[in-house]
Amino acid sequence: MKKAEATRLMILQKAFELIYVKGYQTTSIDDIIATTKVTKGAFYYHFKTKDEMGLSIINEILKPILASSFIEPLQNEKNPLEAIYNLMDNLLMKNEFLKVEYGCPASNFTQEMTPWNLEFNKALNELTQEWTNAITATIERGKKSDTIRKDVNAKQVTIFVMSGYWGIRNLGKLENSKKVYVSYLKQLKIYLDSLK
Amino acid sequence: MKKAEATRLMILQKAFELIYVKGYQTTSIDDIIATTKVTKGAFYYHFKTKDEMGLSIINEILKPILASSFIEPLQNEKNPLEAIYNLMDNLLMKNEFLKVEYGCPASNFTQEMTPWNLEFNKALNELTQEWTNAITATIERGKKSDTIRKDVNAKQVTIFVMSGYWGIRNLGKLENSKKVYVSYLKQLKIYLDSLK
DNA sequence: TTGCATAAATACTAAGCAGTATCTTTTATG
DNA sequence: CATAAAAGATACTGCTTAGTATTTATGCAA
Repeated sequence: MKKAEATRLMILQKAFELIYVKGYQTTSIDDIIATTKVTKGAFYYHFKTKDEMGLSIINEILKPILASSFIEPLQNEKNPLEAIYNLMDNLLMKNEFLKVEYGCPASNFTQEMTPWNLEFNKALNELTQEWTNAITATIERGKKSDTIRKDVNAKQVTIFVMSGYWGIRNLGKLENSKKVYVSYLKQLKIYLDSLK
Repeated sequence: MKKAEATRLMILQKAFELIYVKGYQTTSIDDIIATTKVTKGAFYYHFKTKDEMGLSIINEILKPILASSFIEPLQNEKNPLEAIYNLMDNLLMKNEFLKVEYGCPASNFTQEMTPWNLEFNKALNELTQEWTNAITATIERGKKSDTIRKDVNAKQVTIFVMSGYWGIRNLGKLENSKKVYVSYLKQLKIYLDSLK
C-alpha cells in the first residue's frame, strides 16, 4: 500500500515534468515509462488511461503547487497590493521550478487541452477559479483596510492581472528571456499603484 | 503555374483553420488531405514536410492577417491611445474570424511549438516583433503629439498590453465566454487613461 | 501532335502510438 | 509458512502517423 502510492506519485511527478517541457500530446506513455523506469504493466496498474493520468496531474500535482506558491503568499502579507506584486515578482523572477522557456504549466495545459477535452477543461477551470478567488479576496481586503480605492472593481482587476501573468509567461517562452518579465513587472507596479 | 499556386494556397488556408481549431500536433496530414480533398501526392508535391507547411502558414497566412488586422488599424487612427484600445476591442469583440473558444492563433502556435522548434520560434518571433514595433511606434506618436505623458516607457507599455491580450485570449478559451474580454477591456481603458 | 515538365493520384513503409492479455514477483495477513 | 491479493513485468495488438516510391494525368512549347 505504501510503496505503490510512492510509485504512483513518482510517475505523476516525472510525467508532469515531461509534459511541462514537451507538452501533453507529444509526451508519450513510452516516454513516461522510459524516464520513470516503470514498466507498462505498472503504469496501467495505476492509471486506466493517459487522460486519467493527466487529470491526476492537475488535481494532485498542480493543485498543491497552486495552493502553496500562488495562493498562500497572498495570505501571509499585510499590504494587499504589495502582496499581489510580490507574488508575481516571486513567480516570475525567483521561483526555481518555473522556467522562462517552458512558460506556465497551467497556461500550457489550458492552451493545449481546451476546448477539445471537457474533463481537462473542468479541472483547469477549477484551478483557475481558486486563484481568481484568492486574488479577488486580497483586493477586497485592501478596499476594507483602505489601501485600495473603494471604487475599484476587484473581479475586473483580478482578470486583468491574471491575463497579464499568463500572457507574459507565453511571451517569455517565445523570447526565451526574463527581460520581458522585468518590463511587465514595472508596468504592473504602476498599474497597481493607480488602484491606491 | 496559376492553378497550382491556387491549390497550394487553398491547402495552407484550410490547414491553418484546422490547426487553429485543433492545434498543430493533433492535426494530421491525413486530416488536411481529407478536408482539402487533395491527395497525399499533391500535398507532398507542394510541401516537403509538415513543418515546411507550418512555417508557410506563419509566413503566408498569419503575417498578412497581422498586417491587416493588428497593425494597419493602429495607423489609421489619429489618437494613439484610442487606436490601441479600439484595436483590442475590435480584435476581441468584433473580429469574425477569431473565436473565443479557439484563442489567438499566434499565441496558440507559440505555446505549442516553442521552445522545441527553433524555426517556428524564429518565425513567430518576427511576427511578434512586428506587432511590438507597431504598438511602440503608436505610443511614441502619442508622446510627440502630447496625448501621452513624456515619461511613459513605450516599450514597457507595449509588452504589458501585449501580454494582457495573449493572456485574456487564453482565459477566454478556458471559460469559453467573452465575459472576461469585457472585464479586460474595462481595465485596459483605465490603464491606458493613466498614461495621458 | 509530340515531348516534357508540372501537377496529382495511389499504394505502400517503417515507426510510433495507446492500450491489452498474460504472466511473475512482492507484500500483507491468517 | 501458506496463500491470496496487490504490484509490476513482458510481449503483443491494432491503429495512426509522417513520409516515400511509383505511376498517371495535365498543360504548354516546339
